[in-house]
Amino acid sequence: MDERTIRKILAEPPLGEELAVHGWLRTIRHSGGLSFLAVNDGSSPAGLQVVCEQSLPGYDHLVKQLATGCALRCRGTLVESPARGQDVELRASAIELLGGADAATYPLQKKRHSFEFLRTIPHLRPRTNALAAVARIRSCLSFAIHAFFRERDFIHVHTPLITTSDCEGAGEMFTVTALEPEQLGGKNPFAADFFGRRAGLTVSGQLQAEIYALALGRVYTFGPTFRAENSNTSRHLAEFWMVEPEMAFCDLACDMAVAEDLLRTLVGRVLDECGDDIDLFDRFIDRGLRQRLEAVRVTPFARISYSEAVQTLEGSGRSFQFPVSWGMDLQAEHERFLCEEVAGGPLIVTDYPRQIKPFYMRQNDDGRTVAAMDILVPGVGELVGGSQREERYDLLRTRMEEAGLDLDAYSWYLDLRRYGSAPHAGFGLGFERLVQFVTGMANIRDVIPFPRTPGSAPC
RNA sequence: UCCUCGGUAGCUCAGCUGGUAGAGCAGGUGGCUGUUAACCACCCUGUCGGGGGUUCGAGUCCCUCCCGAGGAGCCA
Repeated sequence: MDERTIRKILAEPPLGEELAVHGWLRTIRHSGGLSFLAVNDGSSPAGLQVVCEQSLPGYDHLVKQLATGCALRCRGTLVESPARGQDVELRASAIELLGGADAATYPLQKKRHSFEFLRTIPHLRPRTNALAAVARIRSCLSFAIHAFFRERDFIHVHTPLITTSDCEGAGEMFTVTALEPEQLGGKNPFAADFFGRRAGLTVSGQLQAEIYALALGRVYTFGPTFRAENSNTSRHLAEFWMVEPEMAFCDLACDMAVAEDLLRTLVGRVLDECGDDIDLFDRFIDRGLRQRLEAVRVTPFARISYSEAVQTLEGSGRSFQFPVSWGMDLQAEHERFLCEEVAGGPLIVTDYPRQIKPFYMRQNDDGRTVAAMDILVPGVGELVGGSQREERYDLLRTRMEEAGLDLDAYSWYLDLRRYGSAPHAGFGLGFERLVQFVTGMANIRDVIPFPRTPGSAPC
């Protein structure tokens, strides 16, 4: 692994040097006795042009075998390119075919494919420009998230994937069981199960993150979450990744400030580190993407309370499919109008009616709203949902009773308010929605390597 | 889960009021000493999603099932 990646070679071209490059052939063009290979090794959207002359050892035999998709080792000298289209190219002295790809059956072609088709070949689609760029941006964002929190003294906590406590209002859980299907009948089959009670895959790490926030101050968790909801949209997955900071001694204003800082920092990081990939999305997927991201980087987010939002919608003169009134949840059309037409960019909506929000959100002094906030972004909708948590024992207990929760099962959660309770707040950021926002990709199934949706988990 | 629109060649699609399927790209063969979605010539490609029905005759009309997409709900 001592060879330089193509990304490194293109960034600082070692002109005149002998190089060895590994990669996959994207296209091959013959012109008389010359062959031009576009070789890509995954390190950058740009590939390296490798030029083969007829004098190359084994040229006639070799060129017949080379086709889109084959794996190659190319040796040669890096030279300035005499033709337009690239600055440098590799003048080949030896080409070694490591793994062939039969052109007649290989599903990927030089031309563009629909994302819908690519979803049918999840084992091959990362070899396309767009899916490879998504993978690089995911990786960049993932590292940037850890860097952001680390720089601010947050502790990364690994919350459990298997859990026995549901986070109320967060959708349906996948059951985790060691029982055989035929053992699942009867009144309480899980008493004989691995954990002695019903367990499931986590729908959120929030409640466990709160435990650690009330011990370590600032924590975050970043991992997969699972929802067994039968939702079939371009913004939902059954398995998705979520970033969930939880901060003690932090109120709603602090919560919003951290979330906004995080988003704008991440966008800046991607612009700095994945500029070539962003250009690819800007050109082929979402025109104007780069400009929008540059604006997000430097412009503070607009803010509006739920009550102001309802007034704005009522006074807009628009006719909505769902009429607006105080107390109802904002519909997708309302969020889109507020975010895309009123704010023209990311928008934070705060202080929702308490009856439409979960039990753990902190009640405001007006008695009818809670200290909640959602961040809406154009094209994606809700990217972040967060709140200040109810730290007052009596108020929390009352709300849990109202919600019909089993207080025994959540006694540990109440204990956090009985011993050393402190104001605290947190939020959840949908990682795939962030990748959608940053890449302009229309469908969430194309911003995660292996999308899990109702009826679909192919490999 | 509901609503809407789709499923025709390897891919992207066309196919009219029913008459027996065709373009581009990909692939193959040949040509071209600087190509860039290369180009030029020729050639090949089909259980029209599955099943049932109407009809002399169905890609086209009807029923049904499966799959996909968009939107809604729910949410991140």
